[in-house]
Amino acid sequence: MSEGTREKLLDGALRTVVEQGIGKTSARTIAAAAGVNQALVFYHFGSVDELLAAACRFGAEQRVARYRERFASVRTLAELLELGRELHAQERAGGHVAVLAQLLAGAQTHPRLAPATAAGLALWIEEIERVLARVLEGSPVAEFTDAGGLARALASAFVGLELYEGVDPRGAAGALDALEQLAGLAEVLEDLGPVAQRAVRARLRRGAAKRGER
Amino acid sequence: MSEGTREKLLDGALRTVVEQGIGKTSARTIAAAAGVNQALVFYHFGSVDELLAAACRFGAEQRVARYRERFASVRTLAELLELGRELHAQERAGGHVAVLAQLLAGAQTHPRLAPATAAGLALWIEEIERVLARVLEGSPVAEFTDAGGLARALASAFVGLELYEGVDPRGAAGALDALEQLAGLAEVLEDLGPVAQRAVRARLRRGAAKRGER
DNA sequence: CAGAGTTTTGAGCGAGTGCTCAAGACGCGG
DNA sequence: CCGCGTCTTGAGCACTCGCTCAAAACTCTG
Repeated sequence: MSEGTREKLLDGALRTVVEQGIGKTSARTIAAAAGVNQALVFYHFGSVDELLAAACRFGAEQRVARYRERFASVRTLAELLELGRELHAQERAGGHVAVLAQLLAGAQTHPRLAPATAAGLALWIEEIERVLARVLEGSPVAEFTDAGGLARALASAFVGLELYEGVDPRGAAGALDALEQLAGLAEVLEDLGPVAQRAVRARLRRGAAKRGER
Repeated sequence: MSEGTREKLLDGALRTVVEQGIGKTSARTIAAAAGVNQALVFYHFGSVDELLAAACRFGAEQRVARYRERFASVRTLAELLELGRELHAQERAGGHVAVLAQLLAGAQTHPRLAPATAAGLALWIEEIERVLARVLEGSPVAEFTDAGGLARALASAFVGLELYEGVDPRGAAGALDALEQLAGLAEVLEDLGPVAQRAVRARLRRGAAKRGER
């Protein structure tokens, strides 16, 4: 039953990364968390890096699937950020978001991790982009910003916040508050009167043109 | 001339972190970059961690001082983001922003780094907050969002982007574009007519009240 | 039950880590 | 010139790392 050991290792890898950080994640610590011999890491995955890459994919698919319905029910930007805050709180203790932050950090040093990390992050980004496209439909925001870019910005901002919380927990909370407040801005634009709407669009067009010149 | 060696080590530490990543940063690699013996790390700083902490403070003060005038000349949100993009581009090759991203990543694993990293980051946050307060003066945004929290959010988002670029360079560029476009939104609110302004403020007040209930 | 194939094990290699230490090099007042 | 205190050095200790390997332990087929 090779499946059993492989999955134990994948799970052990994710748990180790979250609980001990990427720095203390090694074949031996992963194997200990999985309750198997460390040589099995190399027998089943070839190297620690490949195990981590596989675990990243495994964890990302698992988590995104788990939260898919939640994402589908989001109707406003503020709700999206609130879902983000919930993810942040719930998953902090042993979640995939924290794993991604760790892997993203580790990938800077260990370039072999980069592709798998990017792929795992991309799953989240895709989900966010879908929500953004739906949420911003009809809003002036959608006409002048790229949903894909915005999704990437949101995702990386979230990862940054996750890491920031690691060094200054109180500051991170205030940052999330501010983002939520800011999200209210975009909503404001949606239910302004027609006159104000026209003014907003005209102003945005001017801004876009100015940026286009460069 | 003890100053000479100490500064060589501080500089070597920063260079090593940026060039090799926090993972390959050790007493020996730092000493090699500084061109001195590795034992001097422990003679002058007691431990590698304390050297890194000192280097973080050193680098942050140096860089913030260097960019202070640039920050002072920023007049709009879009200009602030543009300055961010410039920092991002210029400093990527050997800059302190990249150092902060590395240290922030390392601090998750190595808690001893956390205080110094937070302190270094705080210098940037302070600068951003000052700019925000000035830029948003009189705007409806300022009334309903906390400048400190927003500054923290911007700073961590920036760090997140920096890390994201490490695994997906093309995606990060689009994310910055989107943020810049989004910044245009806030500016729009500033030069709307008085009627639209009143509508915006009323809508924001409602949102703030709703959030207050929770 | 025998044998083949797969999976698991513990020991071990070379390299790199943080850190210590005795010994030397250096400058400088007496 | 000596002696003293600061600074620097290379060797070395105990440890962890990724990874390998031969042997043992399983599982399944004939």
